[in-house]
Amino acid sequence: MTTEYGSGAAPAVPPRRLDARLNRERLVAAAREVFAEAGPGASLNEIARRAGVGPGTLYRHFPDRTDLLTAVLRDRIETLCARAEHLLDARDADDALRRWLHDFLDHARANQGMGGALLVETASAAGDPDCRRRIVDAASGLLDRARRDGTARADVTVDDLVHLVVGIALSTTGGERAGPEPPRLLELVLDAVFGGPRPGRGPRPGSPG
Amino acid sequence: MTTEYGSGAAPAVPPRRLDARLNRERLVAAAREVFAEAGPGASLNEIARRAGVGPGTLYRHFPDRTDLLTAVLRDRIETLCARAEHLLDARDADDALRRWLHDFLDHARANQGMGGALLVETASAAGDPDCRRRIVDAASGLLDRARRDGTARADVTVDDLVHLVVGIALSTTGGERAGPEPPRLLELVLDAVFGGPRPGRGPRPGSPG
DNA sequence: GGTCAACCGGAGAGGTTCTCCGTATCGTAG
DNA sequence: CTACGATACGGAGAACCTCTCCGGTTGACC
Repeated sequence: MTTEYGSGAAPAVPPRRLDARLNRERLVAAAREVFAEAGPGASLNEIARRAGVGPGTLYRHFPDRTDLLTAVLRDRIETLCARAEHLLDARDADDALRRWLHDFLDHARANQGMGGALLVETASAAGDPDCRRRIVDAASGLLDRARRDGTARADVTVDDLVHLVVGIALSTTGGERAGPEPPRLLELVLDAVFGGPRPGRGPRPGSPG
Repeated sequence: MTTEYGSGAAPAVPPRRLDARLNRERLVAAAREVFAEAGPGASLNEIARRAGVGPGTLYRHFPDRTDLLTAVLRDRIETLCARAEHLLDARDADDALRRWLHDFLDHARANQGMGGALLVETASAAGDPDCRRRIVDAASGLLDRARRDGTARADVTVDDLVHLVVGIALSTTGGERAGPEPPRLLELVLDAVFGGPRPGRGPRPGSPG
């Protein structure tokens, strides 16, 4: 599904050379490793070294750090959006939104919060606006339906939800100190979104899977 | 109130030299400026330069970046804790907690999120455990009272609240893209804490007091 | 096989964090 | 007032990072 270049229009650009494509893959693979080990602030030099290429090669393929980050997370984003579309057909609109937000939380926490960092930092111009766009579109569909067919409050926006989930991801990642379980915090937020906590049921995810 | 060294035990340590104390103050002042301009990731070299001291002097006084951060925020933390104690006497327990959490949110957002960064990153061993400790103590008092005399849910912990507020601060800071208003998000969370949204009342600080 | 554009790699500029140690200064004792 | 020792200063410098530039190499096509 990851079309390397535009699909519809005339490909005035010839396909990239084989070694270039190979190096790109090597870089993404190395980045996946290194980011997972050292977090989103990892040394790009180290990534280039581990990929077996020079720093120049890395920067030619990925001028910005966030470019590399999005490349690493692209699969995950695809999955997330696909799951959103799938959940649009679920019977329970509230539950669909709830489940997807849990998935999104997992995404935002992936690789020491780089998903969240990406979503927030590169939100506007830098990096890949397409990335945020897709997430927001996916969430919009689910939220709209939860408002219509479910019990979601009308005054809560997609932006609210995204920021809250990203916030949970950011504030619970990195610290070696064991904080609250992220899904627990999300459930707490969802209690507000869906009109408050059911009595006798704590902010506990009854396993959304 | 800021006792420079321990108060009770025998002061085996003589008071610091005058120039040392002076340089420390200069460094904190410079750090306040530079952090405000460039955020919590600002160059420590630049801070030393602006304070008119060498890098070595900076690192002797503040071995860790977070040490400098806590020193800069100490006043603010004092104020925050004092306000918590003051609010313990307020009539409306719920409102007291609500107000204080808004103050805390302001704190966490101060200086481009360095308050929040500090609270989360240095949460455990590094930096000043005393700092987090005081915040948590302050919040504990207010939350306990809101549970007893107010309507706060019993299953929400101080840690939950701290992480949620810090999360809001982190996810709404830095991006040049205008997101949701942080206080709005906090009100949304509070709706859950206080038993869900009243019908017809959005996530707005209607100030029930 | 030859040609050329595309691509690679690494040297290097300029930034950062943090350390080390000779030197200057403070505070005090004489 | 002076001399002395502990304390603190400051900047040189090592190690690292990001990012650029350009000579040399290599893949793709004729």
